[in-house]
Order: sequence, then structure tokens, then C-alpha cells
Amino acid sequence: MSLPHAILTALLEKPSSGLELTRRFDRSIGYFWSATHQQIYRELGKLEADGLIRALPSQQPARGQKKSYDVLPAGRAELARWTSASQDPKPHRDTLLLRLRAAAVVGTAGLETDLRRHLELHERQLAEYREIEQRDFPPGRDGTEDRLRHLVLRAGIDLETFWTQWLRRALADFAELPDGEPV
Amino acid sequence: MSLPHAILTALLEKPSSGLELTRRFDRSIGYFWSATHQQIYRELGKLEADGLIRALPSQQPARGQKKSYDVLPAGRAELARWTSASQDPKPHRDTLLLRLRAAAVVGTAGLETDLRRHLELHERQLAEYREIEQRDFPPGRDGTEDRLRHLVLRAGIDLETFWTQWLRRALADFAELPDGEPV
DNA sequence: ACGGTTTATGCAACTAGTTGCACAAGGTGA
DNA sequence: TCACCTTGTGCAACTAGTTGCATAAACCGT
Repeated sequence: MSLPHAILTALLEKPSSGLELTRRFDRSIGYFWSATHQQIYRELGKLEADGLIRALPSQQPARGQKKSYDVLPAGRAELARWTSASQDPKPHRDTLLLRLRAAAVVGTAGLETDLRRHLELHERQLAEYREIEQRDFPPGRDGTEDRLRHLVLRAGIDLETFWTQWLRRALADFAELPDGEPV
Repeated sequence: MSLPHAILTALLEKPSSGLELTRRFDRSIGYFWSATHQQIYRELGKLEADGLIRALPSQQPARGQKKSYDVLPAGRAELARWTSASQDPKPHRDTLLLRLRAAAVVGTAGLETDLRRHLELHERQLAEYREIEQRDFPPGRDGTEDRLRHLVLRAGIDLETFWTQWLRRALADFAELPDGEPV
């Protein structure tokens, strides 16, 4: 149940319309909490009904008409409550690791190509994170907000670093394997 | 749509009943693909109906009666197909990173305790993985199956290593922060 | 002034995963 | 022998997330 809180965070950073939120979820926030525009619109409706956010009364609210929201005090309070509440880490689900384990019983045929593709994707993502770091976090700035956001970005960088290294190792291992179907 | 394939993999490694599968999902497979017993029973039913697995005819199938399954050729074929098919990586969702980002706007109060708790959990998991590595992958063995499974375990080890390091860094950063509520 | 593209919002149906509970069989101690 | 606990299987309802499509306004070239 984190999508509403992701939206509250995004709206506190900057009041936005549904589409603007969608775009921002495709970039920064979506790096660790993705959401489609349908999820976002639905959730905006709920949050408004619950009195946590409100539509800015700029335009008459019609279809195809931009509608911006900002966070009400109750919304901020709820976000603060959620942030500080203890939460258990959710178990991971990783298809690629599962496939590798499956490959141990049904054979590695065809897997290598996809590993290579994943490696490229992770390399690209890593490069993007590094650009963001250079652009948004030049050395010297150290307000609390910057520190925390930088920390989050470092997690992204380190995770992608892990994946690229692991995939390279996996590919090196594959090269030594007798290929095809065991069993 | 990976749960059926996780189950097929587990059953190929060793034919099992629903409860045995559940236990194994709590240990090895569940480390990267968790599932509850209800999911597993439901999926076993579907897989049997689809002719990918069959119930071993050991006991009469009554309620509260152990029922074991093994994989039919069609099931193995489907798993091989799925393993080699190209798949896009699913976007991550990480609540902790989200909370850190939220903390940048509503304040870090209360978060530190939970970071510490997460650090402990990840340290424990890392220790468990290392034990498994020592027990199941002593140096020297290098069949294809072992190599692949070891690779998967290494991913787990490296991921937990990342998290423990990142959390330690986060806590160190927190120590320097003026605590409480900004804004 | 019209037809096509882009921007923006949204509904409905579906798939996957979770939670809460029910039920049966077998073992165990009082 | 009976109340209770554990093991094992399963249904039903719910929550979260995804996919496919509909609609309306605005902008843009001809």
C-alpha cells in the first residue's frame, strides 16, 4: 500500500496534474516505485475523496482539462506517519534468477542472449543514474533534503553496479559451460 | 506469470506435495520467488488441469491427505520454453527507498530505528546465504548445475552485501543530520 | 474549417498476489 | 477416550497492479 504515499511525496515536492505525475513517475520516483497513469488517476481520486489532497481550483474540471493537485495537512500527516512506521521488507521476486535456476534443470539454451540484453539495459540505467548524480548532486551541497535524495540515488547506482557486475560474471561462467541441454 | 515456472522448477528438482513445496519456497526458491501455500495449491491445481504435472498415485486423494506431484514432459517443455524466451526486467518497487525520499520532505523522525532493524535483517540473511554457500558449494565442485545454482546464490549474497553496506552508510549519514522535521 | 496528432483524463475488465478462514486426519497427553 | 495440537489441503474474498480502450480538448498544418 505504498502508491498513495509515493504520490503524496511527489505532490509535496511539487503540486502537479495527473499527467505531470505520470511523467515524473517515469523518471525519478518510478526508479524505485513505478506506476502507470491509470493507477495514478485512480489513486488521485481516492486521495481527494479521503481529504488528503485537493484539486487546485485553477480551471473548470472537465475531461481533457488539466487538473492540478496539492497536498492538504491531513495528507502530509499521513505521509509522516507512514514514513516513520516500522515496515517489514517485502520479499523480492526476480524472474532472471528464477530462470537461471530453471536453466540448471532444463538447460541453458537461449538464455545467454537475454543475459546480454539485460546487461545492456542495466549499463544504460547505470549511466543515466551517474548523469543525474553529476547534474543534481555536485560536490559541496549538503542540505538535509539533498543528502537524503542523494542517498536514494546512491542505492540506485549501487544496485545497477551490482547487476552489471553479476551479469558479466554470469556471462563469463556461461562461456565455460558445455552449452545446450543437460538432463 | 512466473509462479507456475517456479513450481515446475522446484518439482523437477524433487517431486513434492503442496506442503513440501511451501516449505521449500520458504527456504531456497522463495529467496527470489516467494509464494504462500494458497498460491501454491491453487497453481498446482491449474498445472495439473493443464497436463503439465500429475499427482503421484501413492495415496487416495482425500482432504488432509498428502498428495505428491511430478512434472510431465509437457511441463518440462513449457519450462524450457519460458526459460529461453526473452523477458523484460520488471520495474523494482522498494518501500524503504520511497520512505527515505518521503523523509526528505516530511522529516526523518522515527526512520532511523527502522533502518537499524532492516540492517539487522539483511545481516542475518547474508549470514544465512554464506552458510549455505559453505555447506552446498565447497571449492572444487563444478558441474553445470552446481555452477548455475552457485551463480544464483552469489546474486543473493551480493545483493545482501549491497544492502548492509548501503544501510550502514545511510545510518552514518543520519548521525550527521539535524534530526526531526524539516519544512 | 477540416482532419490528424498530441495532451490529458478516465472506465472496465483482467491477472497476480494476500489474508482469513475452514476442514480433515493423525498424533499426544490427561 | 476425548480434548487439543499439528500437519496438510483448500475455498472465498480482498487488494494491488496491468491492459486495453474511450473520450475530450487543444494545437497545427493545409
